[in-house]
Amino acid sequence: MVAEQEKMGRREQKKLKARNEILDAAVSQFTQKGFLETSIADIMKEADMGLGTFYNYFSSKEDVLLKLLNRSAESFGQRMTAIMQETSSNREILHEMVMFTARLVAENRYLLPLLFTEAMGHSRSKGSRPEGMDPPKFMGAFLNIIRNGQEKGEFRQDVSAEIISELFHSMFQGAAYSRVDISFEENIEMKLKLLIAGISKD
Amino acid sequence: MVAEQEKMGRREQKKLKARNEILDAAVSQFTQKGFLETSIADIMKEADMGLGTFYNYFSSKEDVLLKLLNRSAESFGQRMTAIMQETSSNREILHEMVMFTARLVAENRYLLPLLFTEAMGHSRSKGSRPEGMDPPKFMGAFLNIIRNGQEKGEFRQDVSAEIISELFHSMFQGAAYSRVDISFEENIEMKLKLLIAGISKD
Amino acid sequence: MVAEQEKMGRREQKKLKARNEILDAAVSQFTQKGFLETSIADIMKEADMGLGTFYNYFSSKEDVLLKLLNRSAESFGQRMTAIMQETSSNREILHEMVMFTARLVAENRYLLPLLFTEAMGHSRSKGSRPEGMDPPKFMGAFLNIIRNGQEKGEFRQDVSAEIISELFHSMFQGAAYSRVDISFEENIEMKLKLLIAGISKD
Amino acid sequence: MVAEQEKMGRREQKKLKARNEILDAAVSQFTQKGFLETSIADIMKEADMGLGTFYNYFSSKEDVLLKLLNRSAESFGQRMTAIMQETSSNREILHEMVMFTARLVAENRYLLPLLFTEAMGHSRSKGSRPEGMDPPKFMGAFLNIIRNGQEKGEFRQDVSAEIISELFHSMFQGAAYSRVDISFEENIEMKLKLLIAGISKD
DNA sequence: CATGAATGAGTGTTCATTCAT
DNA sequence: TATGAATGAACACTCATTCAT
Repeated sequence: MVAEQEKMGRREQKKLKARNEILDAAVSQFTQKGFLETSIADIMKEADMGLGTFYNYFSSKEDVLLKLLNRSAESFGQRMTAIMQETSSNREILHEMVMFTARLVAENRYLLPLLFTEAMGHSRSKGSRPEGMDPPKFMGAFLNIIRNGQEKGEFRQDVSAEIISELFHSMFQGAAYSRVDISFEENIEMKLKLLIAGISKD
Repeated sequence: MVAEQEKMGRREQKKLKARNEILDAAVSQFTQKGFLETSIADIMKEADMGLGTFYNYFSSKEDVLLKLLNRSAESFGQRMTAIMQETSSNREILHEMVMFTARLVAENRYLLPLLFTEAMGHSRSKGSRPEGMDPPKFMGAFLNIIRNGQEKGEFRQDVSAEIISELFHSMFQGAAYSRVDISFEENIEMKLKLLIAGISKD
Repeated sequence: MVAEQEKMGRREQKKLKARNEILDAAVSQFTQKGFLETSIADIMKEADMGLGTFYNYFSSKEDVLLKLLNRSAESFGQRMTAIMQETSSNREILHEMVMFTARLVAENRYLLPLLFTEAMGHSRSKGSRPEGMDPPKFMGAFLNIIRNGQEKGEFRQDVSAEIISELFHSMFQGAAYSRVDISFEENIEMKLKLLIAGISKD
Repeated sequence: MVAEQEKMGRREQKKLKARNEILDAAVSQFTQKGFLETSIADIMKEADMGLGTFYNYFSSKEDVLLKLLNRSAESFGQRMTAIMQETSSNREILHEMVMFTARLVAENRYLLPLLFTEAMGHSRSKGSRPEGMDPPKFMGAFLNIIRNGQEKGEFRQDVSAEIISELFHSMFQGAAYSRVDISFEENIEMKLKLLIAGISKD
């Protein structure tokens, strides 16, 4: 019984390992060639596994992207929890989480399209949004921070939190495709300064 | 002679009509399905013309996009010239041109990818930039307005004009894919308020 | 009446002129890019005439090639007549006509495929041989020279004239695609020496 | 383990079988319609397999031709090695290898264009020479035989071996498209007689 | 007779997805 | 579960040919 269980455990572990290897390979390929230019065959070649194996773990390339986003979202959530215990200034929280996201995105630029899900390629995918995923974590988190800040009077209230939140997202998007020759983080940092100035109560 | 000329004129006119029908069909399809998801066959089916006809007028799908962009750029340039004669306040010019662009983009949402040229498909296009087009009018124009504003002390100078300009572009991008249920123009208007506040000298 | 006739003559002349302009353009294009790589549009662009006009004079690209061959065949025939009055040695005649052909082909390399008609591209052409043309002049001429030479005992008779003639044609073909770095004429001259030695009575 | 191996063997075998079926279909189509006139779709229809399957085995139509050529080149090389142990007379070697090639080509007429590589389609192929193949075996082999014969005084030396070698190739080319109603081998045999006479020391 | 816009069958090639092993 | 060969729809693009003007 125990042996059986252990065996199952081993299997599960092995399965998980394979899954992660595919995810890593995907990251590597997406980073090198971009999402659209990466074929599933590319990923599995990098992962050094059979092509068909892919479908034992994921249902499509979009699905992979989603799972990668979840990975990051988890990390994001942890930082969020931590920071909220350190300070109650929404301005500070916002600053920290934006910069945290900047570092996250800098290393996983390919997942940017998912922050704005509509911007995705999803050419051959039938449904417009793969099942099994609530709307982006990031968007929601920023939205909450801003709402809280507005309620506490830290941020101006004449513009809806949704709109402001969108603007923060745009900032990431734009920085990702920047032509200005500075690092992604620096780019975000400067824009963040402007935005925070813009939304602060005068 | 006159008859000849008229005849020629008829042909030319018909050709121009066909060209415009294709452009319109492209706009319609791009708007419905996005640029990448639209095939040339789609366009020509919508235009109710033969597939091959496309190539009598355009050399590729990118070419169409470019021509559409030029169309808008021209209009943009005219407004720019006009507004600069009305006022010398860069803040006002910026406001007006952003809103003008907003209206332009609202009707031609598909051309947004071109504002950030890097967002394009990029993979199969041979040359990195299709011939016959100087660097983006819009980007450049906003950059100039902001620079002028900085020089005249209207805008803060601790963040480079390039970065600010990028942020304006991002704003458009984000608004185009907004989930907030207001019009594109309103969306832009609100964000513009924030940005202008953000870049203004305190 | 006379005026009418003259007018007709003018027309005919004009027509002939157009026809020749197309032929010349074809020569130019075939020479530059080869037969298969040249499109009818290419030819008519070079000829600076409308695309449709082509079909008033020729029925297909193959047809043009054929007409060009006829042009050369005529020139060939004239030289043949001349040389036959100068000498009665078939060996000499053969030598002269081969070298004459060499010069002809050197300047019109594109028509080589027609010497071996089967080698042609004729991809989309329905019938395998366009109407209105007897089998190649050149082949026939060489055949006759060799036959005569065999009858007069100048050439060996244990190999049929057809076979020998074919070998001469092959020689041209091969020389046209030679990798040896000498002129087409020199190439032919050397091979001719070998062939004549080979077919001479010992 | 053994079972595993056998299983792998089965797969490999099946793959090899498929590969050969495609090659055979290609031979059949090339023979029927020529290389240029055969489309990949034609080949796969004849092979009764899906179109895409082609690209699991070959990268292009040229690639197929190349593989077919390699097949023959291998066979050619073996005969060459054998004959060189039987005799040291270059005249005999030349005769034997020409006749061997004749038999080879008779059964694979489509590969003739490759003997003169320049005769190929050439237009759309990216690199000028597909990778994975040293310069033509046949051409090189004949060249060597002739060179050796010249050095040993068997063949005349006033014409370069390259030129002579070219003439042999032309002979094949010509025989392939012969109109004379004898077999390919007989055709070659007769021409060979002439050529050998032509290149022999008097 | 001249024109050139319109046409659509045809081409090579890619790739997500399936399925027998 | 892992595999990778098989698949065919989809794509961008070419070009000989037609036909209304």
